[in-house]
Amino acid sequence: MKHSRNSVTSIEVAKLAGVSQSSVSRAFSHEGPVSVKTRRKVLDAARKLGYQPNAMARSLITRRTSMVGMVIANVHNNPFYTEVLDLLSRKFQKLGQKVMLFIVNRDQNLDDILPQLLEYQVEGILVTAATLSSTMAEECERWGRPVAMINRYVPGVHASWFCCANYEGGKMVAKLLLDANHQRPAFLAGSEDTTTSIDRERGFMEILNQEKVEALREIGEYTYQDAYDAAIRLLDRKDPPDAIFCANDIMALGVMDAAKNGLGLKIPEEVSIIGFDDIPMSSWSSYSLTTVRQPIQRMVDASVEELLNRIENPEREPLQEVISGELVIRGSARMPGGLSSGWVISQDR
Amino acid sequence: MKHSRNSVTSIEVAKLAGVSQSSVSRAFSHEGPVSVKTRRKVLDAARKLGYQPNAMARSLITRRTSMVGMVIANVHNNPFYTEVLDLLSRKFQKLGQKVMLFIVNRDQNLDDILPQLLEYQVEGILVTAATLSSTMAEECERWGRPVAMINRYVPGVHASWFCCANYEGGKMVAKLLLDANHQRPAFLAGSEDTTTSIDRERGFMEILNQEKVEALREIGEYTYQDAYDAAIRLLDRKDPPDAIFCANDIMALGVMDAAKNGLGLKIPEEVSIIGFDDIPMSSWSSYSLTTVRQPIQRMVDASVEELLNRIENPEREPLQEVISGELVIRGSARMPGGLSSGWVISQDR
DNA sequence: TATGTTAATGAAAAGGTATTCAAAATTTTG
DNA sequence: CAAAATTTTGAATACCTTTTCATTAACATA
Repeated sequence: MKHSRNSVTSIEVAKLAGVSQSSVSRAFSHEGPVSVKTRRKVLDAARKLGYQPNAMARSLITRRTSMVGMVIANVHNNPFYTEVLDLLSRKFQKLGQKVMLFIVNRDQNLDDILPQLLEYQVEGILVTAATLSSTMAEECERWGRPVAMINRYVPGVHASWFCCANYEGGKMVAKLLLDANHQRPAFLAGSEDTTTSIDRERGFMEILNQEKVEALREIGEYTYQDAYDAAIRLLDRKDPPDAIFCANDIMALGVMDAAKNGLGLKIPEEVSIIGFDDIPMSSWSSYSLTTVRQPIQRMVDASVEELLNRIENPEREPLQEVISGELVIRGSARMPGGLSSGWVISQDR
Repeated sequence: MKHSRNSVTSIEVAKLAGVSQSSVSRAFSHEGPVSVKTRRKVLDAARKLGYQPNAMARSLITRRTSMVGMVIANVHNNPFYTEVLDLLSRKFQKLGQKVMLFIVNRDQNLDDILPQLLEYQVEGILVTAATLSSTMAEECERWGRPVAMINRYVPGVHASWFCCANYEGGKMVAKLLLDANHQRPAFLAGSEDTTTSIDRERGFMEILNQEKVEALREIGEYTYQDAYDAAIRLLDRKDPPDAIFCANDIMALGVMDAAKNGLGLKIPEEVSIIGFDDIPMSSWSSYSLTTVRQPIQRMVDASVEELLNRIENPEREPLQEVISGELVIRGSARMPGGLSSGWVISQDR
């Protein structure tokens, strides 16, 4: 129709309602001193004109935007981060925050994203599955924009983070495998430069080393296909592993398909497979994957609350927390003989 | 040095650079008439102070925000829409648009979301897998905020949309099943109120009715678990179907698991299963699902380009397009005897 | 009724930028 | 070298709110 854009302003509403522009503002801000009569007049006029306060103008004067930046990687190839994204977004919404979203590649440099976020005056930044350089993080914090990360941390940087107990998770898996008498475990890494993969492997190897057990190793780059290929390489050796611990579930599913359908191996009789995350598909009957469940809801809740908290209280010191996951025993790994040597078998959700 | 919030303004930069505020503005807007000398002075000063133009203030005067609203549902339980979200977000980014994200439930009323989007002056709205009421859509369009939808349409409403050829897809599937001599097909619906499920079913039934073939019917609400349960109900009858066409892939996977692992049926010998979407998991060796691939990249490209186009040219009439999908033949459905009666077998991506 | 208190109101300022317009500086032309 | 044409610059204004402050209306108290 017309190049109208949304040009109706509080002044026009004021004119129609027969009050001052200030009163319009007060009628819309939920706590202003305004009589019920004028409020009604204003709201009526506003509805008639289709008036909506302009958040840009408001933010200019209040210096608040109620916007947070969300930077997330890996969303297209890992259902775990899809769920994180979903929960984060909904939680922010529920708490009245608008979300400005940036989906990046895992290894993408965030140096060109951050200026945009700052330009748009987001009040805080939440980073998941992507890594913020320490200088960048410091930069944000110095400008009063708190940063919270999920499953990433930057040593010595002034920022909040919440990680699953990756190191301890790796240990749990190693103990389970050893208890069940596995002789020749393997670790399938994600991407070499992610702390999640590194920490899980570190815990895993620590226990194995204690028991003087050596482990094979491959890299799967966190994708189904790479994991599938790596599994073929591993299992096709003359001395194949009898257990494979994968840095995440999506790779574990690739490994299971390679073992079962690619090489005709029986799981868990011929090879045990364990993952990390507990994505929905892991509980599907075709897989029934034994895995370490990340405390996703608690990680999301904690990080969002912490971020908003620090936005309201800029002087507060950033919080960091390691939240423990739980082993979910399903059918893809051989169990210790006694059937339970103190292992907690978690229920499916 | 402690900066609290981002309080450095163009005036301070001007002061340090020894120029006027106007020159600072011009130095940052890429096309202003400004000498190289002053531009350098300004940029130097800006870097020293860590200056960043304030997008809120800018949008107030330019009446442009370079922000679009993105409303999406179903992202947590359907990998297809995860991919849509990912592609959309990246495409908008690449074209210099900021994305304000709202994740909603499929059946959620958007009446409380839209005011927020308008308040924040998004220049256009992209809706996927959620349904905008016709009055809401009209409202947006009337205020000069174009709306584009993916896989949704509202009859008679002034908005852009891009849908997969759902109706034709349903027909393709029915033809394939009949050609391969299936006698007793079934349709597993998604949610009753989504046009995608309705149109796919309509096409499917049209062909069956032509051939006087009756079909069983169940509802799976687009989730793996509901589909699993529905499949058990269907296949446990005295007169079970010999083929099940599911309104989307995630349900088809649930049906396959129910048939294979739940009831011990052979796929496709005892029952053929066909899906719709072609999500990554459908090509995994455990499933190898025959399905209709949605032209996701083209739908995303078209809708984003159309939206930005209409933002720049508000007088332009909204475009609507049905983009055809392609049958991807894998192993979950029995094939016609001749092995090819003109069927196009699409390659895996 | 007169006075003191509280609540409601409007005028005006401020927030940080882009843009217009006139003035100044620079370059080109005769 | 003077004049004209062009480019660059700065002052002022507008964008749309929220908020302060002084003023007025409403109400309660003595």
